[in-house]
Amino acid sequence: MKKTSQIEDHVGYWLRYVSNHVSHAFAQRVERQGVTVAEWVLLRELLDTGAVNPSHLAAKIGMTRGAVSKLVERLLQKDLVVRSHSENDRRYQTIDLSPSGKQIVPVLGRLADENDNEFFGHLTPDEKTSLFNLLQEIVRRNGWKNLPVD
Amino acid sequence: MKKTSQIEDHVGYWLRYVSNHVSHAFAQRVERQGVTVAEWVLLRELLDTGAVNPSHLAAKIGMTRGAVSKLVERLLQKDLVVRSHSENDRRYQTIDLSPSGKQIVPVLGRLADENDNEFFGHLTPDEKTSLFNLLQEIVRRNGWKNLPVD
DNA sequence: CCTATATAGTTTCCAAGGAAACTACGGTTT
DNA sequence: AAACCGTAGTTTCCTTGGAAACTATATAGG
Repeated sequence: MKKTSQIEDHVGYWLRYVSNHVSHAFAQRVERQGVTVAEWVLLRELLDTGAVNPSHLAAKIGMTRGAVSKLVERLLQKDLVVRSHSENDRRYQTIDLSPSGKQIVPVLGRLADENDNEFFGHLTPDEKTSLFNLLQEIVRRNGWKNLPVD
Repeated sequence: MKKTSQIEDHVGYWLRYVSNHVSHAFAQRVERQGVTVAEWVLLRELLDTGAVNPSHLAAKIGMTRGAVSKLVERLLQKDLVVRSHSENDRRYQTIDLSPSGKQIVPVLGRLADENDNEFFGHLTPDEKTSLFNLLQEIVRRNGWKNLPVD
């Protein structure tokens, strides 16, 4: 009869612990810009893709369509994105950055850089690379997402 | 003028991504036992400490007192913990595992082991150790918690 | 002794996101 | 053409947890 393992014996525990703290710190940084972490992720995605459907966004950022629907609604309120409805097929719509959205993304990007640097800046390039690879390998193994081709 | 960095350039992004998925998978495992991830963390802590105050638990598991208050209420409903009120100082109370609580913790512990193994079992011992150290070093640097002495 | 202060725990209010039902629309089958 | 199916997006309901106000109690200071 083995002893019940400690919480701290699990990698998942530490991952969640650190991730929660780092995200929370980032949330506080972007809060001053009136934006949440999820909103930042969506806005950043739009910068790359340009106008896309909510469904695409949902798949890409790993949220349900329902959640994205609400997220988009909030961003519309804040005038950070704009919505276009398709003429031919009225089921479709696309979301894109508004002018204010385009302005704020680089600002948020710098905050993200700062945050990452605060918590991971002390890692050597090698350590950082290993960590990236290790995490991305887990994502790949589990088929959670189409990883960027880089 | 530097280009706005990619989301995927940030360690924090991958950490959160993997952590969310791993926690979600674990949530599904323990769901069959009628328990949530936060409940597991609290129950596991009680196994080590025995009867303690909610405040201690809050500090230890990194939640607010309010959240722990509600968590404890749920666990009382499920008969997994018991509450004792202090005689001398009526502000205090302690929470401890109930008999059913004591029974379920090892079961949950095995589920946690399985989950960790599913996602991190492919890592070599060295990789795993580095990851542990790296994560714990971040916790230490930021003074988020009194790390176990091991 | 009585007031002020600190502390433990609870409660209220709120925001976020998942699940699943629902709406709307277009295409396919017969 | 009518019924059916699949897909996009929305909505409803629910759970969770934080923030901060609140309650009850104990201790310290005047």
